[in-house]
Amino acid sequence: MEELFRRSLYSELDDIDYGIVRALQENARLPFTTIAKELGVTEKTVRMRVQQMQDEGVLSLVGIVNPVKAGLNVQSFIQIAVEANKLDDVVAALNDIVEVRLIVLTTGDYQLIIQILVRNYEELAQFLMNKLNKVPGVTRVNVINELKIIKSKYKFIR
Amino acid sequence: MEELFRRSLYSELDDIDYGIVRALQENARLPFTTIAKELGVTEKTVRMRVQQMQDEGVLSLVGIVNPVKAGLNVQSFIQIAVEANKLDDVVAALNDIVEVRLIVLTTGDYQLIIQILVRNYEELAQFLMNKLNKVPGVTRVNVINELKIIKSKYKFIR
DNA sequence: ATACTATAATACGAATTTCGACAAACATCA
DNA sequence: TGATGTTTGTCGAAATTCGTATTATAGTAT
Repeated sequence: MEELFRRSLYSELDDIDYGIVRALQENARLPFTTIAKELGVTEKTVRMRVQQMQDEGVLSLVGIVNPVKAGLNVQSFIQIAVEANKLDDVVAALNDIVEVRLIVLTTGDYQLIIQILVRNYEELAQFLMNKLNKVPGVTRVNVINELKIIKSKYKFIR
Repeated sequence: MEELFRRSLYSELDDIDYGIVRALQENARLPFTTIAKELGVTEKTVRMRVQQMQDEGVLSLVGIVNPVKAGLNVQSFIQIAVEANKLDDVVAALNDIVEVRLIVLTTGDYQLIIQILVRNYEELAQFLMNKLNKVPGVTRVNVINELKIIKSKYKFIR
């Protein structure tokens, strides 16, 4: 027994959930009372729904920093080819590396694509030489530097 | 005259900014009073810093939905090769497509990498055939499907 | 150094929001 | 129908936010 109780385990979000999500997508600090008024439910209901969605990993309310404004000037996608039977180990190793902000299993010539954030090219070089290339099972990497982020939106629901 | 006033235009974040950002990264709804107490400044100061950082695109406080939980089951990276003189037009066209959540100018064999979110493969096919392949200037695309997101963190600052 | 200007921080009370305990409504199922 | 578990609503106390006014700080010109 791991979880106490849950609604529908969020097999599907209902209209209220979508209303809440749509509102919070724009502004994570929007008062629950405002959202409640808009949706015609109580503040308590909104509060509980948000709590549940957060608990179940449906919704995250986070502050996101513009990496460049915080000195993380070099961002790269890195495609990684992995020995078939070492995938778990490689993933586990990547998970522990602080520079790595995204790990995705993909189709294509490489098994993984990751995204990293570092301060400068020196740090990128360090990452590649001292960290990534020392992970056993990595056979080939393809570094794609991000020259400019033209669009990045977190508003997934319309 | 476009902006009324601003501090240092955030050439650099100071300790208070970093303190605020570090706190809000974890929880975008953390009370400003709590952050203020922790940093030894007034709630008003925190409130003003947050407002400024938001105004200048340094910080966003957003709700992020788990796409899969919201029915967006197919996520892909797509690398796009573009005719040299058509880059602006292609970018402009991509910007208007709702499925596109990320557009990055990159080094490598392709000029752009984008990320898209759609409900299913039917929608992916529609996107590729009816939208992407009809953008003038696109010469070659490489679709990389995301099979599983293993790690995705928004906490950039440590 | 002094005055001037602009920006940032503080103090603080009113308005609003959050929170928690309890009760009511609702659904499911035996 | 009754029993159980879950969600929603009610409501008052506690905490937070917000706006105004005041003070502090920094930079600049005189």
